[in-house]
Amino acid sequence: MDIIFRVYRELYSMYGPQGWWPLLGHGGYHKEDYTLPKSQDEVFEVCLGAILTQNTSFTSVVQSLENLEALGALSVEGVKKLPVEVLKNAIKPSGYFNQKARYILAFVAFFETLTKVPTREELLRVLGIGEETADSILLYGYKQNEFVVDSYTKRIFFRLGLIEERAKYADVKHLVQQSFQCVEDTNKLWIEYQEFHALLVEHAKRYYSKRPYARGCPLVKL
DNA sequence: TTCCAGGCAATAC
DNA sequence: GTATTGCATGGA
Repeated sequence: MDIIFRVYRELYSMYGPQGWWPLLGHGGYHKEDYTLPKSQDEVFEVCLGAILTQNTSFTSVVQSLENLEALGALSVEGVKKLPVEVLKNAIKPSGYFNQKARYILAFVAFFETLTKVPTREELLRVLGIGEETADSILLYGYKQNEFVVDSYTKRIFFRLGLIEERAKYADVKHLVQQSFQCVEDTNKLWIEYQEFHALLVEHAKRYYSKRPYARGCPLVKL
């Protein structure tokens, strides 16, 4: 069997379903409930979180989202009503608040124009949305079959000898997606991609956060 | 105190 | 095209 798919199966057996993307209104994670996000506001919350978590831990993002919720700004209309300084102050816990405020306002303007699921290309044209953020929005907000590659993914794959150290985003993404061609139901491939990405993050937090990386990592034996 | 966190845009070569 | 730099707070 494909080595990357074996890594997925191994991680799933180790940690089980992860229940990403966390949503405030559902107590955070929601294991094995793949119906979420349901409302447009919940989709919007995923998008906000995807922007706020750039190079930032999600625990900090939760603080920002809670601040926004308290301001009634966990929606497009809510964010638009906020003075920019109030918005910046609310998202301060997530860092880079000047940039991220601009990104959020740019995204709000884009989100308002949507009449369907956005394409990846459309998302990438929005200020502040790069490849990972675009794929996070598509995978977790819109249930599209787009695997998310992050720094943890690259770090683990590199340590396991599966990619080059400076492998490009698109190359890693395609490598994973090719490895998942064995999945029968391609209509629900996004569920596997959601779990795999979340599992990689969980695993990286345990074994790949402190140097030397991979110390005690049980995947090395694969 | 230092290091790191679920990146991105602008700029420099 | 690839490499570097600024962005900023909070927790370990």
